[in-house]
Amino acid sequence: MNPSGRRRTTIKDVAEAADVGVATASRVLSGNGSASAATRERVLAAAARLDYRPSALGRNLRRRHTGGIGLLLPDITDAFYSRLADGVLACAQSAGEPVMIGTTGDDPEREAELIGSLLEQSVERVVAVPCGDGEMWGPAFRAGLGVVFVERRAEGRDDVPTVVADDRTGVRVAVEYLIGLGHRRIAFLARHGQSQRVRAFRDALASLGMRADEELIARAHATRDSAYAAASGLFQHRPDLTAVLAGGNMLGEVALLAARELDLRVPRDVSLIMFDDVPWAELCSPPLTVISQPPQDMGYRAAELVLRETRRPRTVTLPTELIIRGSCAPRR
Amino acid sequence: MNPSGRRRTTIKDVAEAADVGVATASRVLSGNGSASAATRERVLAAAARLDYRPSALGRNLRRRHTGGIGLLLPDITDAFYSRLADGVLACAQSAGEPVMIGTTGDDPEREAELIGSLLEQSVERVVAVPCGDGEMWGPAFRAGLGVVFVERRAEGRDDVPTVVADDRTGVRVAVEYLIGLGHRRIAFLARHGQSQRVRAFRDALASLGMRADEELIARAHATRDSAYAAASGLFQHRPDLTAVLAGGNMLGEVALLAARELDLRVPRDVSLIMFDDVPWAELCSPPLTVISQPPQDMGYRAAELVLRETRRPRTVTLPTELIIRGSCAPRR
DNA sequence: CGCCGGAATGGATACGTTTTCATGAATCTC
DNA sequence: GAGATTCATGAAAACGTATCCATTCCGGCG
Repeated sequence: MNPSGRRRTTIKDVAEAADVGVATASRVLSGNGSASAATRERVLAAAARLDYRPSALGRNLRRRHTGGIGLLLPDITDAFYSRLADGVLACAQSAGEPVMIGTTGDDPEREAELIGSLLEQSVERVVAVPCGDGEMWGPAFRAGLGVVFVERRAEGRDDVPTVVADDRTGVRVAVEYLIGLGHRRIAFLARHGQSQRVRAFRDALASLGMRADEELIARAHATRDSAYAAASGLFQHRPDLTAVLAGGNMLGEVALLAARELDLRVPRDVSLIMFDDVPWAELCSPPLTVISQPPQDMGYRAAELVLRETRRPRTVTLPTELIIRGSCAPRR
Repeated sequence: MNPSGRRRTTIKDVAEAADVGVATASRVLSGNGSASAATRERVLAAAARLDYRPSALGRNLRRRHTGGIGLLLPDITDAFYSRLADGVLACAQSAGEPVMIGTTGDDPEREAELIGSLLEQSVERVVAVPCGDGEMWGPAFRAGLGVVFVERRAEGRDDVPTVVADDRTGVRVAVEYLIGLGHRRIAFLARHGQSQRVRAFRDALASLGMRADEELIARAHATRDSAYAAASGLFQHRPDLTAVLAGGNMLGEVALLAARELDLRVPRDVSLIMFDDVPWAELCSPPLTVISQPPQDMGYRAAELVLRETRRPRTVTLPTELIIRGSCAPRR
């Protein structure tokens, strides 16, 4: 009667009501093992009648692991990651699996804590955007955790299934586009953890016979403030730059903001390309030219991978696309 | 040796290593009960030496509920909800509590499923943006679940602690502002579940001696497509409207998009105010006048409330603010 | 007819923890 | 100094499930 005092109906109650042993009840309810049609009927009827819901607690303890999947992201506030999360959730929910989420803020320490928490919960499957060096993941692998990385790979963990966008090509196409417009001093505004993109940036320039100016490569932490400072510093220290490639939507946002603050006009004074096609990209002034990645697909595929437990496909690479709008102009 | 084959160290191992009973080990490790300084020392040393991590599985089963908190949102992709989630995560993580997340898409059926899933997991605390009528939550309350609603309340569940923004005042201030600019035919673009705001809209008009034109109130589902259709339909059916109040950032986005598509200029042809101060609001053209709500605070407070388990403060109302930028102009 | 194999079934156990309870020792009170 | 109270301690039970194993039953085959 007491709202919280009523014991929940257990499989034992069902077994009694159906006049069978708990073992039999368990077998028919969990679908394993054999049972005669008649008893199956009785058990199911009893379960329905008593409104029985199996307790994940007992099952988890027995199986010695929690179902569901863990999800580790740098920042749920970032449009890219929130859409990534949406993809993971779509897959997980259609499989009936719960999702435990945590945000690392790109801080290896927080990441380690969250991994510890997942281990404590005996979660057995994780999709994560890794931020630490591969070391943090040692305990996870030793514990037999199934993990899939997404968006980037952890240093020194090449054997882990990973879903990434082909940002290498994305960067190259963008750089070629800017070069084609006559730009020579192109800056790259990166977040920590985007070393892959920075490398691609250098390589793209190199393959066109140019050398990257290291001073034009700015790195920011995961926070908006840090990103703004990096963007603003870039514009102030190097007023000679004519184009900026922003490694993510938040970086593009602050670059636009900083440019405006310094009375630099886009694209007249400086051209801008940013990663991620966000809905507001075509609403802002000017409409932004972007390198689009498919975040929801990435999340969905990663979740699929981790649920299938198939170790086969080591790395899935999804295409990027340069969407040309109005934020780039020929160098004047 | 086998990576996944090593049994994890249990409290029993610790007890043996420290030469005490498991009960004593449990007491010192969980901090309950008393133990002599000497044994406490021994147990802690043994635990550290064996790298012992208590299994949440055993504890959960014993306690008959899972720790952590459940989080139910309509759409993690929406900037407002993702920031809300961020607030919840901030609070939960600082309390060391895991978070299980699910998205309802504002579909009562999905909501019911997710509630069921949470019950199956024996989660005991959930913060949710309710979308169904209060009925869906019956099983949850009967099971003794601690729930806090956020952003809106469920019909017929006034006794549930709730964290909301003072959108009533927000709407009133916005309407007064528009009226002050000379606008008379003001449309409201709402999502399902925003009946509170629609009501506030009617009331605000009424208190100024005007009657709301029901045809100017458009309702959309949670998807972007539905929202776009609603916005576009509004503009096409009622070309006489001169101002639009959008009930959320996604609605504002599609309103801007639809207006542009129909060659309506903002704010020359139509003024626009939208709920939620998103970072791109000042980047777009024109910079958007918005009613800002504090999503992260809302999430944080809700998480706090559900963790404290204090039933006292029934409803927390956080302030809204009208931030005037450039998307409203006097009626011509 | 007797034996064997497979299917159906239920008892018992284990998963890892917390908590209750009983026990014995030590300290306190008058 | 005797009784009462506190304290530290460990054995055992419980949480709800899945599975191992032994038992029973039945039909088929030699």
